Amino acid sequence: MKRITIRDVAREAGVSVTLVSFVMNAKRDKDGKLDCPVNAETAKRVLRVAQELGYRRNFAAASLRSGKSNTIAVIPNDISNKFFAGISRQIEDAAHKLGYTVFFASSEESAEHLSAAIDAVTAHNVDGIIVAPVTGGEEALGKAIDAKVPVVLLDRDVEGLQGVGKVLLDDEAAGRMSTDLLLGKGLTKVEMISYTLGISSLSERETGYRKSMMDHDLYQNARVHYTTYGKAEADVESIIRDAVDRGVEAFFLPTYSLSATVLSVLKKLGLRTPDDLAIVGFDESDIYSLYSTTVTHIVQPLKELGEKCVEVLVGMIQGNPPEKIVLHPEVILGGSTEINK
Amino acid sequence: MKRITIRDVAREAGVSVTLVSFVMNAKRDKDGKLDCPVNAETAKRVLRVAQELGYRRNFAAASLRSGKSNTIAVIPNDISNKFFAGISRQIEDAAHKLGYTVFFASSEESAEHLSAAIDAVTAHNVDGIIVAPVTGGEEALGKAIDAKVPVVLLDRDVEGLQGVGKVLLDDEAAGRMSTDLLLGKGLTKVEMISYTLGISSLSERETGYRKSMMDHDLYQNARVHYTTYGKAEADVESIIRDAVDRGVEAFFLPTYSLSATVLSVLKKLGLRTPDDLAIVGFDESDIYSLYSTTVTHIVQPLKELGEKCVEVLVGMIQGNPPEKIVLHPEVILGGSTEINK
DNA sequence: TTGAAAGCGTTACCAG
DNA sequence: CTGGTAACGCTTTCAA
Repeated sequence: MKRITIRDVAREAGVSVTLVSFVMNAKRDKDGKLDCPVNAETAKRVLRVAQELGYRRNFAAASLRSGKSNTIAVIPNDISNKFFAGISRQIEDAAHKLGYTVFFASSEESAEHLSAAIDAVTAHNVDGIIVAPVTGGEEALGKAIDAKVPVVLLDRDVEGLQGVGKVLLDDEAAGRMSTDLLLGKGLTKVEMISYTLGISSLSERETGYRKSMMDHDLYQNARVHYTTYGKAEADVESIIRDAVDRGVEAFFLPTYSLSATVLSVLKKLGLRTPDDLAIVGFDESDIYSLYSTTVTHIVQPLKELGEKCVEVLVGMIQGNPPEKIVLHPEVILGGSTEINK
Repeated sequence: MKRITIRDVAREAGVSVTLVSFVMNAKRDKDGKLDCPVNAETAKRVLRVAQELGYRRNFAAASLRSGKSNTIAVIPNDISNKFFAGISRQIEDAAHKLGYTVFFASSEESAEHLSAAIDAVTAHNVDGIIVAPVTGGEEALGKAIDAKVPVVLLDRDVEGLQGVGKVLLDDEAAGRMSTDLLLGKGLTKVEMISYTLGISSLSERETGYRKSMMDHDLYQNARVHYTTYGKAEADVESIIRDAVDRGVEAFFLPTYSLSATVLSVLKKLGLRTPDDLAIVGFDESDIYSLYSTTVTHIVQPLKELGEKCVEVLVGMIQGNPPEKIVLHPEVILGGSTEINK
């Protein structure tokens, strides 16, 4: 059974290939085919024949000829991360509505992987790329930009990178909101644990934390502990032990993995939240509602984030200048900050 | 800056396009280029020129001409599901090693989405598809099979579907192991909650449960409660309330989402595990270690599952007959089954 | 409203 | 080992 081509349809319908091409590309608007300068009757016949023959368009050919593929690539730093799993779906939905197919590839938090992924997707002629950059990924991004493939940065900014769209969370506000909440409860000794990842989102969340402390005249109490992805479990344990000894009252945890690690350590040490330590976590997870005390956390507007990404990217594909969009976080209250002082 | 083609490289290197094509497709084996019947010197020069000019292959053209795309599609039923997030990465790793790029699309647990996803990926000339089928997705799968695109079923079997590869968990063993474990602790009133999804994996886990009960001469106590994805929270609550009244001692939960729902209900009702109800959950999650009592659960061998999928699929692409592979689950012990009776 | 014909960048085939 | 040349299936002028 050989593949049905546009030619077979044309022959069978008694028209030229041009007509078939027109019909197949026509967008249905309201009810009839608008886009296409084809007699309605003819169009209908072509459509019927195509259907009967089981015609399916060969994208490779279309892409080769037109230079467009109607495909966009999404490169999250880690596809098994809950935040990206959620946003991927939003992106997919939004992209489909605009007639784009989505390609996923993971950079697994490494510049090398990101580079390989970008090579792969540009070779496949994607029309645009949505990427959550990793530390040291500037060069890889540069390749895409040089190749004139529109790029939108998601979640993490790369300072000074020109010509790319950006869809980010107002990370400073997230840090500020979290800290304000804790300080508003009358606490004064609030600290933070973060990663040494060199990523804009983390440093801005830290800025928010610091500014809030400053605004409350508590900057002398401000303290940020750093760890790395691999050593978090051990580091966090000693940080918490020490903090409790020093009378620290609360921690702001600017990522999901840090939040999970802290909860795990609290459990291991037999500490309770908020009595021993109040907590504000980040991103969504089942654990926030299932932990012995529910956990207050900051959530990102996944749907909006995903929609905006696609919107900005498609805009760029159509020749608009890159946009920068900043969205606002929301706080979900839980028991871990229920304090009466 | 126009795109560099194979022709530009050929001209610049003073050779024919054929030679360039050979060199670009040659696979490095050990150290030199084996595959390719080209003078080593010439090959080196071509490679250098290609590099200098910044040549990147146009996959659309290659795919059009050769009918192959070196691309495989993965269609999980839900990409934001932890099991699939994990396995996606394994698949990607394994596929890259064999020179394939991976495409993701989500069917979101709906036959319609699956159908659309299959249309999209076959139109993009993927060489093969790995799919976790949804209920009612047989027709959509049929389309791929008719189009002669190799298909591997992951996680869920579709009975009677011919000509597809299968990589599955020994679900009956999973059900049996869980139940054996509980009965081995001296419990006799063990029940199960499942979905009415009509999916092979669930019904086999149920079979395992039933057989175990039977083997222990406790079949009169066997009871399976059914709910649906959307109504789970409410249903589970009344199931548990009733069960506790009836003196049920344990539940086997054959999916992650049911496990999470049960934990949430236990928390809400102020019940404790294993004192009030022993629990065996499914798949991996942070919540199993963070819940007030750690939870015993069944895990699937993600790495093996992913590797086998790719292996079977690539085999089929190369013309081998479809294989069926069944892998074994493992049980991770937690506090939720620590019973002394 | 329709059709003929010219490529898009590769690979495959056949000769040297 | 090397090189010409014809496809692959489609979109896109251009002309009718």
